[in-house]
Amino acid sequence: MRKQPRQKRSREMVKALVEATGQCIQRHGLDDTTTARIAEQAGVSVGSLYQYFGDKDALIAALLDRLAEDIAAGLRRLPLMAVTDLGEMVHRSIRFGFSVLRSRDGLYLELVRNWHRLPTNRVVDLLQQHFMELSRLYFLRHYRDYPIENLEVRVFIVTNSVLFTMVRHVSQGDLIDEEELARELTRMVAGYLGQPPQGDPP
Amino acid sequence: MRKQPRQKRSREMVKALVEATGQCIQRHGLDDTTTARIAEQAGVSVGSLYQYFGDKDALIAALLDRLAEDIAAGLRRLPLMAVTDLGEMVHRSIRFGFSVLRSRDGLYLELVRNWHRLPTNRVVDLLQQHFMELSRLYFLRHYRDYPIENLEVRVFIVTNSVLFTMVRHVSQGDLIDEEELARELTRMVAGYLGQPPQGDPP
DNA sequence: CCTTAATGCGAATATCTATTCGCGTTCAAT
DNA sequence: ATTGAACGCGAATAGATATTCGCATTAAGG
Repeated sequence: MRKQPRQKRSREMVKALVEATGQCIQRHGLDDTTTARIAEQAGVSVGSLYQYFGDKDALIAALLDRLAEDIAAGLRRLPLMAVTDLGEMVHRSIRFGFSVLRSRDGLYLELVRNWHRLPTNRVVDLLQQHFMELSRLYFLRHYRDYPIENLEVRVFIVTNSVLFTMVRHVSQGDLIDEEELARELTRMVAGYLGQPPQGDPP
Repeated sequence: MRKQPRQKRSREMVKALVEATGQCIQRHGLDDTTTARIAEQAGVSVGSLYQYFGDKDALIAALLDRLAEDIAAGLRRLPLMAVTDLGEMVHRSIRFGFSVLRSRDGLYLELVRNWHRLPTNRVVDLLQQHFMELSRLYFLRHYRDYPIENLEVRVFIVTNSVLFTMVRHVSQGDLIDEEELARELTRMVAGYLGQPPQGDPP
């Protein structure tokens, strides 16, 4: 941030600008999100925008930071460790994922689509680490006999598989019933995560 | 295509332009692929470009058509139906996928990353239909007892999971060993596709 | 060879967009 | 109330890019 907003009105402007950035991306897509539109949507002038954000990217980065916090809060609110069934745990996570993707009128959808040209590392790491920790605890509790040593690879695979399959599905018309998709994704993921490390089951 | 190239030289120019488009996307990324650069790379002028392509998008569409043919040819060359083991079949498909993603110095990688703003439907349908047909035949042959009725959903899930997990992996530094990733992806996919439709195994 | 249509050219054009800057306004501390 | 700093503004700037168009060059048929 180029300058710290010292007065109340300017702090509100900063918040409005970040919010407006989200609105623009959601309504017009990332490509047609211009500084002019953002300023207009926020009800301020382009000049003011540059008072607190070094450039457009900084604004988008601020938006992503804010959304990352929202997601972190949402994840904390999910009481997944109380669940004892692996399938149930996965299914709830997937339903949470769908609800996030559908929220904010498709803002998240557009952001994930454009992940490769946005500073999404923080958000990605957040998800990765959350599910990593969750699985670690789960397997410590339920599979003490054969510890899963390649958990990181499994979590990487599972996270990306679910996320992008969901995005692809929501991006299309609903050619597939969402309930069924969630169920089948759960089957795949739970089946895979429940598999013993290398050869045959104990 | 705006006009049909009638003479030999102009037909070569059309080919060179499509090829140059691929080069530019691969070297500079889709965002920095300009008509000027494409023309320069092809060794012709911008004006000539518009003689045969209505606009930039038409040029990119032509590139995608050409690559779709290449992929179709590659798939036809894979003798997958000769394989009797599901895991082996999946593993070979995944290795083929990695080889395509790595070919042409990352051109495919950049195209898949930007799938949502490119006319990728033809290519996506191609892959989808190929693996759909492959699985249909495989399951007709091996699982005649419990036919899998939701094959389309499964193929959708599996195709997207593998494709985008691969893209995410190649986009990062190689934080994960590619051999291991291919092996684990295979485990997940083969395990899932081998599962009986709803409840318990027969 | 000569004509005519096809081909090729690239400077010029029309837009669009991020970013700046000088000026007027508002705030807050004294 | 005064004053200096913070704030807010939006026209102007600089740079980029897709697309066009009038003119030059080349090929092919007669």
